[in-house]
Amino acid sequence: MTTARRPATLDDVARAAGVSRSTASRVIAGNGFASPTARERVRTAADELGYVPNPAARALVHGTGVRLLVAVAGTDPAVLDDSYVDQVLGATARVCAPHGLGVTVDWVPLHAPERLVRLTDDRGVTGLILVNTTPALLELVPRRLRGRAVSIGVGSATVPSVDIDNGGATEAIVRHLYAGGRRRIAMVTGPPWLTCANRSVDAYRGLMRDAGLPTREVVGDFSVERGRAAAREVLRRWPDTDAIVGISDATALGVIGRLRADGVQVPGDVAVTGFDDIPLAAVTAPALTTASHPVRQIASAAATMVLEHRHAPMCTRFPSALVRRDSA
Amino acid sequence: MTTARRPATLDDVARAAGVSRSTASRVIAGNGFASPTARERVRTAADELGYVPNPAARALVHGTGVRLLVAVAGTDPAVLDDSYVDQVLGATARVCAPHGLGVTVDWVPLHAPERLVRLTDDRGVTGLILVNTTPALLELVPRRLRGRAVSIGVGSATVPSVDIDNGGATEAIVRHLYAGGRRRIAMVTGPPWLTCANRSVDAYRGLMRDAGLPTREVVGDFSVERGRAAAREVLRRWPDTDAIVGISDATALGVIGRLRADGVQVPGDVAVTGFDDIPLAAVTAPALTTASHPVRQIASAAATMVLEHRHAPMCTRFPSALVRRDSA
DNA sequence: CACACACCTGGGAGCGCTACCACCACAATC
DNA sequence: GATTGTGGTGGTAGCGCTCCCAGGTGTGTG
Repeated sequence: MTTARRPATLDDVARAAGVSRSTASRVIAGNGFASPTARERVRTAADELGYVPNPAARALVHGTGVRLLVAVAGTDPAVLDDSYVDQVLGATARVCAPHGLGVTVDWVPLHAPERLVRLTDDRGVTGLILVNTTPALLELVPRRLRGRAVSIGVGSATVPSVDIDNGGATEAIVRHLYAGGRRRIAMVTGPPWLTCANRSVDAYRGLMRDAGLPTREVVGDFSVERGRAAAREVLRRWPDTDAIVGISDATALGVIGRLRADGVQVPGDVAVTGFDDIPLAAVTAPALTTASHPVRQIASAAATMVLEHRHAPMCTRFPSALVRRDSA
Repeated sequence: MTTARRPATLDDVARAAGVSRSTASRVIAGNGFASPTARERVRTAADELGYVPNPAARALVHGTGVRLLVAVAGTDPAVLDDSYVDQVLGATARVCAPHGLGVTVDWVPLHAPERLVRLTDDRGVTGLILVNTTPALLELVPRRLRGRAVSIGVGSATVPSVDIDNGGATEAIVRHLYAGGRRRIAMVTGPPWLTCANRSVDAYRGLMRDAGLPTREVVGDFSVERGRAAAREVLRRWPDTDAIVGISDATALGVIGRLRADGVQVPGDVAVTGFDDIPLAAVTAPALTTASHPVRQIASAAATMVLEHRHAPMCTRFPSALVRRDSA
């Protein structure tokens, strides 16, 4: 069976079934009329020949593309070397696989968002998933892809979004810290341009203001390294800090690493929280208190929305739960 | 410029440049004759119109596909929810992006490898990257894709492979443990069917035999959870164990988590090593002694080999270095 | 001046598929 | 018997592209 055959075309199937290509096409596509007899014969012929429609031909005639683009905004191409992006890509690819659609990733420079236009000019791109978006970027989504673009994180009037409630999740974390008696709470934030990370920062600020407490912020990114550096800076500027809210688990782990190296007890002296609930969060020492972040689910939902070409609702929020462990 | 235009076709470019479609095609493709004048005019016309070739049309006429398939073997579809697979996918997608090629992932059941044939019957698949392969699976790579298939891990006579020297890396780890005075060394292995994980196990066995020491093996997978369970089993069966070699960093972290929960000192009582050198390995407590595993580089190399359609050399090995930290 | 041999160009077929249209049977209606 | 369907069918155009081939222009040789 696995001979050096050339893959069967629709013509082959039609010939084998003794019908015209049109009829075969109708049966395979499942639309239009076809007698039960014809249907049956085409089906078996297709089965025997191991017929699989050529997606390129289909895409060509339909005028649709052949892959989804995952566009990641950031200051440099290194954003693509990121487990978050990897997860989004993985989940997207899984959703696309049964449809014979491929996936590509590319980077959109923060300082040159118009590159998105170049990327989407490609007729091969039939859908768009935006990651780490800024409002400016959303404006650049070409009309052709309206309704076939979904943003993970912040959305706009024309581009629907799917995410968790970052603000709410961060509030839960800060409240937990407060309930544990912490008052001098610092935060290691995300990159300032990242709208959805800012929702966390806003939540932190709001809660602190409501409690009449001053904020203590250090800018980070989502990396372990920045977490380490940020911890040092926090301690230098506010030595009496008793809690640090990390924008991600990696950040928190970096913070904890630094703190322990400096002989600071976690959570004894300083409580530390993460965000994401990565698998490792449960086995680190101390185990991380964090907020769950179902990245795969989010990305799957986004990809499904793109494929099904349905944009309502404009804003989908997945639940995020506070995961209490030992670090705070 | 970002009007509701229909993307430019080659005909549009040709018309704008005042040449025939054939000439325009030759200029764009960069093969065949074309006068400098024609070349220039087509180039500027294409630029102005923002012309991007339609990959579906190209694929159709070339008879090539439109995406790479990353096929992951495993006992269940959950293998796709794995950071290793995600990284392979991410790196592959990055390599493919400039070529207008998409990427798909799919799962090949260990108990039904023939599903690979179904997956590769799709004319859209123009290249294949195999992950977690078994020799049986490699036999099923269709002739059409010979020379366009690369295995990450173990290869065969017809399918080239790229990986690190698992055996050598594991030897370095075990030697390090031995040099540190450890003699009762246990190993948490990978799934037994996974050939490249077995290379590590073989290295461990070989070294232990040479040293006249008995082996202590517990079967794991690459997960944190199995690491925890395996640690408990090791301690139950061989309470005097003084070192545990994990098949992955996640495994090692699971082991350490369990050990600490039982009040066992790491590395005081039991030394633990990982494998992969994930970013977090440096900030865990204790920081993980492990072997580096440049997954992204490996996957990039594999993808490049597929795209360039060059199979020699049949076996590419990336270097892996022992990373000495605190856990062993 | 004929000839070869460059270099350059446009016409046209066709990749595999879908969608439109024309057509044919056969029934039901007037 | 002429009309209007209705379920079923095949012919064919064309999606955007590449490549082959026939037919140009020039320049250099016999």
